[in-house]
Amino acid sequence: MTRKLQKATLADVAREAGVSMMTVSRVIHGTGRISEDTRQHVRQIIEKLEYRPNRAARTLVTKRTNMIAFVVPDITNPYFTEILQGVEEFFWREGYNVMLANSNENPEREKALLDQLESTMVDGVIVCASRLSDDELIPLIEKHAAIVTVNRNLPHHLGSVVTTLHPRGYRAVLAAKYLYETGRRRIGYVNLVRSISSVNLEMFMHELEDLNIAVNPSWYATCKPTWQAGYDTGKVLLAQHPELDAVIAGNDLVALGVMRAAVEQGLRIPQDLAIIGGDDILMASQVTPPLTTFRSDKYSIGTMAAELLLRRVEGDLTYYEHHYDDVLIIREST
Amino acid sequence: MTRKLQKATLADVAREAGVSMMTVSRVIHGTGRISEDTRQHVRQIIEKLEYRPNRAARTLVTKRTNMIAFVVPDITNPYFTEILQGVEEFFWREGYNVMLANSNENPEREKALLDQLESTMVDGVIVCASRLSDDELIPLIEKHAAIVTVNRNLPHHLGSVVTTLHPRGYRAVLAAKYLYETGRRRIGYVNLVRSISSVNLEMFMHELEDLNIAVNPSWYATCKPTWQAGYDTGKVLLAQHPELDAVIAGNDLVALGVMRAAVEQGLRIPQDLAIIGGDDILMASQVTPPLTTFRSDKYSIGTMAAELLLRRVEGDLTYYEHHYDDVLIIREST
DNA sequence: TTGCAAAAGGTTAGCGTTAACTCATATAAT
DNA sequence: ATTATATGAGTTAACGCTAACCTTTTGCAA
Repeated sequence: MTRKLQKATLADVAREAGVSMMTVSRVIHGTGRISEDTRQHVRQIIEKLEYRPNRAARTLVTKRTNMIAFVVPDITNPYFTEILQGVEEFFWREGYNVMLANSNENPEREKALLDQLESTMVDGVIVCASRLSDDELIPLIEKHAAIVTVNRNLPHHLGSVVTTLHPRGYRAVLAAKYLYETGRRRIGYVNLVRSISSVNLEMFMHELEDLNIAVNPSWYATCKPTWQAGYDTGKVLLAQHPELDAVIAGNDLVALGVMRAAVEQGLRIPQDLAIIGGDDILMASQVTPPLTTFRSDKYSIGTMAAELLLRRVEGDLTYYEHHYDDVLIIREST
Repeated sequence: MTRKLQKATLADVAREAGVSMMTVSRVIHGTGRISEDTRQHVRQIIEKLEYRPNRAARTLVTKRTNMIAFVVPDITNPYFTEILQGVEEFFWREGYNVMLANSNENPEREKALLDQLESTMVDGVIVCASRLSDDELIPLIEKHAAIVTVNRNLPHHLGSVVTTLHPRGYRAVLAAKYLYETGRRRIGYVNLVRSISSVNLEMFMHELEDLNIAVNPSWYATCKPTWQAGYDTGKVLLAQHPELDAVIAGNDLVALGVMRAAVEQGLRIPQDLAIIGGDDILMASQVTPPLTTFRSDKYSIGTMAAELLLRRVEGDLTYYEHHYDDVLIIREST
């Protein structure tokens, strides 16, 4: 059994089958008028030669790659992975492949990625939790034919959007409200770094004042959305502010890092410190005590984003907006 | 500011710059002899027209896509994600993009994926923890120019390999030995489904007999490598065999599922039941009690696999083998 | 018998690049 | 002054496929 070095081309199949290339092409696509006999015969030759269409050639003429890109800040974050799974599943069924573009929480890299992707490589892009400011992001995506963003608003003509039901950043306010109702009075907040984090924080303080909840800027910190960052930030925050009786974190990974830091400092959870996370990753329900957090059906977020992208890829440039429900799931960490 | 509908091509740049297409091509690749003046001028025009090379056209003539595929059974499993991160990082630096092929633990889908990938789409493929038997896998990868497998042996001429230092399946024996030494006498084993799982199990029993450790086939189960499967399997196994005083799981996700099931049945860990996992995912160290497991530096596994693949992509078809160290990390679950 | 349409398939051209070759000019060596 | 050589380009022909148009054959109503 020798290894096939040269792949068969359409021309090879056509020659072997004694028909024109177009006939073979038509058989492959199931288009045009072909007699049943010819069809069968061509199919046999395709099998025999193990012909596989050359994607690049096809792309060159059709301008379609059947590939979409998923741009994400951190592929090890389970939140994004589950979304990705939804996206992958959806597009697999539709005959598309998914290219992964991991910016590794690095805005410069995200830019480079988005810029590269322009090279006729993908039919569309899903941008997940972009770390870029509008001023940076917009010029980069203007050139793409089809865009959908997750957790990020966009000028309507640029692409469709999947976001939370609650306005971005408002979840922390809900969390604070709940904590206040359960008797907590000094509430810390570990926000996630992103372009709009300062806006987030201001709104947070403003709303808390309206609710008559104690506000103290030094109780609030900002960190990267990783477990390690949450742990480091929690350590400092809790050491400097032993008066805190609750902490809200931007996402679960950070919340769990803070929880670890708290435990190491001898705090009992929830007796001494209540903790709330943000996206209900698997780990949140598995730690002791289980983490109170906001529900998010990540797989659905993925399929919704994929569906919206497919519409744009197929030429429907209407703006659509999907919202996913993110209610508070109360567990034993509060 | 109107949106550019037509992308600029090499021909456009050439015309605008008043040179031939080859000159532009040479400037882009930094090859051939070009005067500094021309180079600068062409660069300016490229900027001005926002020219980006068309990948498909380039691929058609060079036969290189600058894209590699990462085939993985479950993208939500943190074990694979961290490997993927290593792969992505490495190839990003080398100017390659990574295509994600998620088989979702479905062998048929893995086959389809591998078959599809043949269409001149990728320069190489990393196959991670394949769920296919050798008979299925080998014909599928024979056609690819460059292959590297992770946790899977391969005929040497087909591709390079990254595996554990301990022969596959032998870890469970090590775990059993350790458990025996710490006083456990009735050791359960939840193996992972894969093509070689029965071989695994037989070896396990054989080795245990040699060590004079009690063997009982009904203490051993097999399940999918997910938390849920581990939980379900653990529930049944522990209910039917309350005599068990230890369980070894194929990976951490399963171990944590079993742990949950055990806790729900009122077992104290490690007093009533010791548990050992398999790949040291983040969650393993975060649950209570922290899970005893085998170390695996997943990021390095990724970069090693990537490095080996790059060699093959670049034409060095020597067989290389990388082993990663997987020592037992003893935590409080045992 | 003519006419005409549907069926079945062929021809031509071009998608945007690059490899391989060719050609003109300037400079250096004889 | 003449030949060699390097420099700085340009030309031509693919790469493998498909869109758009064109041709032939056959069946059948008028």
